Amino acid sequence: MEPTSLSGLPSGVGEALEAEGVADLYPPQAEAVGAGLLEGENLVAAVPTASGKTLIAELAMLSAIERGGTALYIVPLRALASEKRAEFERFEEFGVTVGVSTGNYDSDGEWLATRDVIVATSEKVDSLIRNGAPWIDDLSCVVSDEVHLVNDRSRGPTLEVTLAKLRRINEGLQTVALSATVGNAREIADWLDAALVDSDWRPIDLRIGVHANGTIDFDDGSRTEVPVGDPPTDDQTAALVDDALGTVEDGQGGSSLVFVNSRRNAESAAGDLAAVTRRHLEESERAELDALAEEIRSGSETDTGETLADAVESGAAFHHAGLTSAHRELVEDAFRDRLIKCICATPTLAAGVNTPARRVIVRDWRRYDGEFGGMKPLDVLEVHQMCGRAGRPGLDPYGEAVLLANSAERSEELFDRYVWADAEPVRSKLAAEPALRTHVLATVATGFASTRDGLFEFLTNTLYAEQADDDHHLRSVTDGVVEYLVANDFLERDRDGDRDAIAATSIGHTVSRLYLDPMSAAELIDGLRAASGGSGTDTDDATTAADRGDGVQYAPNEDSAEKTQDFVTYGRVDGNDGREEADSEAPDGRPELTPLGLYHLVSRTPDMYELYLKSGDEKRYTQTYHEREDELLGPAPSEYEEVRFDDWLASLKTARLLEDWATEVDEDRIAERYQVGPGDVRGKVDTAEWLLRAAETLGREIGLPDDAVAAVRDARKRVEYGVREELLDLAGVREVGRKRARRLYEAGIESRSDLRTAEKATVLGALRGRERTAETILENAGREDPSMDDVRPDASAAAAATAGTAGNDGEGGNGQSNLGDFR
DNA sequence: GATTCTCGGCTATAGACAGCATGTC
DNA sequence: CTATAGCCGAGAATC
Repeated sequence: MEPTSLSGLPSGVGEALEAEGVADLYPPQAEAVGAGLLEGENLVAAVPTASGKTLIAELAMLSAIERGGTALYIVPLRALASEKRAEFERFEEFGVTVGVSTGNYDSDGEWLATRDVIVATSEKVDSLIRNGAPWIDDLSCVVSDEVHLVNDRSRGPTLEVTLAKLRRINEGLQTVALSATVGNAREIADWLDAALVDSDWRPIDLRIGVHANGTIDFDDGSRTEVPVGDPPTDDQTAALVDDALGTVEDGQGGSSLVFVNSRRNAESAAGDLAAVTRRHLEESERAELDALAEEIRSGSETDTGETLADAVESGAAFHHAGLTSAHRELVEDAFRDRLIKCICATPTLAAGVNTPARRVIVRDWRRYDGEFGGMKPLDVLEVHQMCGRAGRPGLDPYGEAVLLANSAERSEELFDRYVWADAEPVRSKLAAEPALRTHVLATVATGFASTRDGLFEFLTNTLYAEQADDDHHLRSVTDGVVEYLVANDFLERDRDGDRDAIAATSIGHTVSRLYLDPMSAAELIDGLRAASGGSGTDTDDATTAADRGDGVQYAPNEDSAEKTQDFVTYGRVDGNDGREEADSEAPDGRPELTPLGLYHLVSRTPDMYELYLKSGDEKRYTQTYHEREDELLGPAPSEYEEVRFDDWLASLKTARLLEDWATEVDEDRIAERYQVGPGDVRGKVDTAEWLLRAAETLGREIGLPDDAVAAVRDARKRVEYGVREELLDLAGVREVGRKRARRLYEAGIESRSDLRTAEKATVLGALRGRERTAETILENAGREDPSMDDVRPDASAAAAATAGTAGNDGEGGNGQSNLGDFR
């Protein structure tokens, strides 16, 4: 089937596709068209990665637009949103406009309502529905990419519920779901009332094999000898990477992607493989790689950045979530440009943006899982996704994916477990409590249900209902969740005879719109109330606490993997305990609201990803806890309740990280002190900022005194800018961050108004003589005459600025570190 | 005597969405 | 917690 023969597309699109090289539709694409894709029919396409899924989506969206409609494309990751936007923008010449909406990025500030195609993450779509975005009920086509992720424990339910809501709001909505090949694609199609295209077809062949004893055995029966040699090719991975680079004759070498199971392994393997890739570099590449390494080093002066730069110089790299997003992008781009020959990655890369490789090596097939209690084999689906990254379109005749085995027996096991095996079926995880907590509240708050029965009726639109034999489990968990939400004043229930009405309270609406987990909101509200005991919300508080006292019990959850949530306190503990803090009360009788206290509060909500307690941390933070107990909000768990107390300490560790950031400790110091990557620091800071903003809104809503709300705002701003209190004003000026603010301050410029009146020489000196920067900053501060012409930097200001920022580690020096060298 | 090998003990363990209002060195 | 691999240092084996 030729693209030009398709009807229902904007004119010229068929020809344009042909010009791109789409001579014939791939078989699955043709099948999709046959199933009515261009006439608005629902479709589930379960096909391998890189076999033309995107074109299926594009055809559906373009035909919908041609009929005068608009389309929504749902992606699982923010990084994929921008990738898809770039792809779709090639249709702009046919008048198709594209917009992106994710948490950290909204398209051009233009109204999304005017766009023909909107790309968004599932959470963002959910949030847009909750906040009543005007265009959300005016869609004619929705595409859900990677729909098999409804299987994901934490984020799957959101996708599932969001699709159900979109389909309910939009009459006649065309639903197109793209999935990896899974065991039960039929079931997903039934759920979405869709035709099914289920195919293993690939445009580029993929051979999957296992390497053992110097030989790769492939699934098609072929064998390739890849002997393990002398250093640096003295282990399986190195030999395979070396082999891929050596055997491809296109002069560019075959790149490899190595999947490992931990960040540390990724980093150490990249270091080892650097010795291999180095041997295959050409002179010109070395120079480019040096430049790239330099760029990496300049981006973030951390250990991680340094290690990465070292590997990159030799043409290897690692990739994991501890990298800053800038570093990640540099690595991905250089790999696509074939400059970097080998990436060692954690599974971030398998699910992320498109990074095809000649050879994929799945080195580790087990990963530590705390809930499982040990090393758990990866899902078949996950391994298949990794393998699917093999084969670069237009470059490779076929892709190779190789699993590593250390013996013939292990090799056989891997063949059975992964090579011959079908992917697991996708199972809805909606009945898990944390998911229902959030979605029951949102469903009621957004008006999808106003009675208990209505709630269950809505839930029958989900995959869960499609899959469940009976809905008893879902009903009992839902009832428990409703009780929890009522006990925390997020929902109101009005039972009168046959009526069983449920409505969201005002605070419930707020929580839903803020996109908070209700449990986080409850934790925040309790913490804030504990710190402002005298406020007029006391009676309310007492009632709720009493309700809780009766014991809101949950039906035991059959899902054993719910474990992590089990020990989290449900709701609040008696509000009075929080006010019994002995010696920490402000003169008016309530505990002080310090930044640390607030950071700890947001860190212990389920919306904040936990930091591990490493060896020695337990001791360290128990001490910190005793020293600063007064600042923490609400009652601490007893030290004898080990699990909950450890959680409390882990939150305290996170809080200390945030406090360090807000007292201008350097990023690399923090990364080292808490043994996290620079990307993790940014992540924590971002999340804290978000939660503190939510806390501010909630605080106002529950009638917190103004000074308390102000304290929350200050703590939030200090995290946002990463500065001490005295720099808040300066850091609010555009182009002035934590570093520049401190330099200016040390040079005697302490506020925005100082910037307007200060000697220009002083400003310039503090900013290291950068005229353009200084001019921009003065302008942003509202100065009349920002020009720096003929101004000479003041040397003493420069000296003061440098003295104030040098070697800031938050504590005094590091005199200890040399003792070990003594011997 | 210096280098390599081996073994036992210790340690650490993947990922990343959202709000809101504009901008790092 | 139902585990395991990497790393490090100490002592043994080897040159």
